[in-house]
Amino acid sequence: MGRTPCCDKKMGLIKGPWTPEEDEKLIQYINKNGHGSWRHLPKNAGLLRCSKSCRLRWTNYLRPDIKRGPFSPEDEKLVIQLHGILGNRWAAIASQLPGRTDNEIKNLWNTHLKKRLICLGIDPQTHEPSSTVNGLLKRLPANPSTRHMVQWESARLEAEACLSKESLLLVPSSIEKSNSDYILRIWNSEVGEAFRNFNKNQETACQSPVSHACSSTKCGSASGTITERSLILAGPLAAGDNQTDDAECKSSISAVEDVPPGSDSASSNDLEDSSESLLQLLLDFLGTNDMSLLGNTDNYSLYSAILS
DNA sequence: AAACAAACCAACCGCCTAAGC
DNA sequence: TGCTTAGGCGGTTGGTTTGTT
Repeated sequence: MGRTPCCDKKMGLIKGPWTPEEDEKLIQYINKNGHGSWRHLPKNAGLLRCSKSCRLRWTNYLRPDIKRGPFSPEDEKLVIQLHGILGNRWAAIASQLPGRTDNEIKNLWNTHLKKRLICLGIDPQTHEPSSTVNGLLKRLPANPSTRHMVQWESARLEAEACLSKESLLLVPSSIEKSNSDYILRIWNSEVGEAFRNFNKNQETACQSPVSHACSSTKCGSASGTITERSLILAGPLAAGDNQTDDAECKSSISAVEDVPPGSDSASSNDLEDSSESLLQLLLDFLGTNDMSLLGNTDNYSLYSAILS
C-alpha cells in the first residue's frame, strides 16, 4: 500500500538547496511559534517547501544547538564504538553526541570511518575482521574472535534493550518486568552460556569464581579481535588528524601487523577474557538505569580495558 | 590554466511506526 | 479493529568543493 507522500504532489513547491531568505523565514517562524505541526508550518511560515524539507532543514542545519565543524578524535572514536554496538542506527548514535545530527554522523561514517575500518581489514557493517587488507591475507583470529563477536552481538542486544527501556522507565510498573526480561535475554544467550561455563571453569581453576582479580587482563595482546582492532583504529585518530586517510590506513595497518608473534597465545585465556567482559557487562547492566551506559564508554569494561 | 577525479555533505526519497479517529 | 496520516529514520543521490595530473 505505502504511505501517501506528504506533499510531493503539490505544485509549486521548491526543491533543492535552501536560500538564506528561506532559512531566515524558517528560523523566525520557529523562534516565534515553535514548529508545532510540521505539516502546517510551511504555509504558516510562508515557505514553498514540503513539511519534511522544513523539518529536515531545521533539525539538520538551523537548530541553534547544532555543533558545526569537524569531529574531534574523541567523537570519531565514540562513533566507531557506538556503531559497533548499535549498527547503522544513526539517530541513536547521534543522541550520544550532543549537537551532532544523525545525518552528519551518517556522512562521517560513510566518507571517513567506514574506509578506515576497511583499510584495517574490518568489515564496517559487522565489525568483524575480514580476510584481506589491501589484497594481503591478514591473520585472522580463531575462536577468540568468535567469542568476541558473540559478545558484541550481546552488547548490541543490550544496547537495544536499553533504548527500549528508556521509554519504559516512564511506566513504573513495567520497570521490574523489563529489567528481568533483559537480563534473562542476555542470560539465555550464548554469552550467558559462556558466562555460566566460565563460572564452572573458574570454580575448579580458581578460588574465587567471579572475581575480577582472578582473571588476567590481556588488553595489550592484540590478537585481531574487533575490540582490540577498534583500539588500533582509535590510535591514529586520537593522535591528531593531519594524516591523510591513506597514511592513517598504512600506519594503522602496520600497527596491526606489528603484533608480536606470541600474542596469539592469548587464546588460552580467551574464555577468561571474554567472560570477564561479559561479567562486567552483566554487572554494569544491573547497575545501569539509563543511557549513560552508552554515553560513558568507561562503563564498558571492554572499552576501559582497551583504552587503558 | 584546464580537465578530470575524488571527497564531501545537504537534501531527497521511501519505508516504518505510532497516534488519532 | 482497521485505516489514515504525521513524524521519524536510514539509504541514496547529486551538486559543490577540493585535490591531482
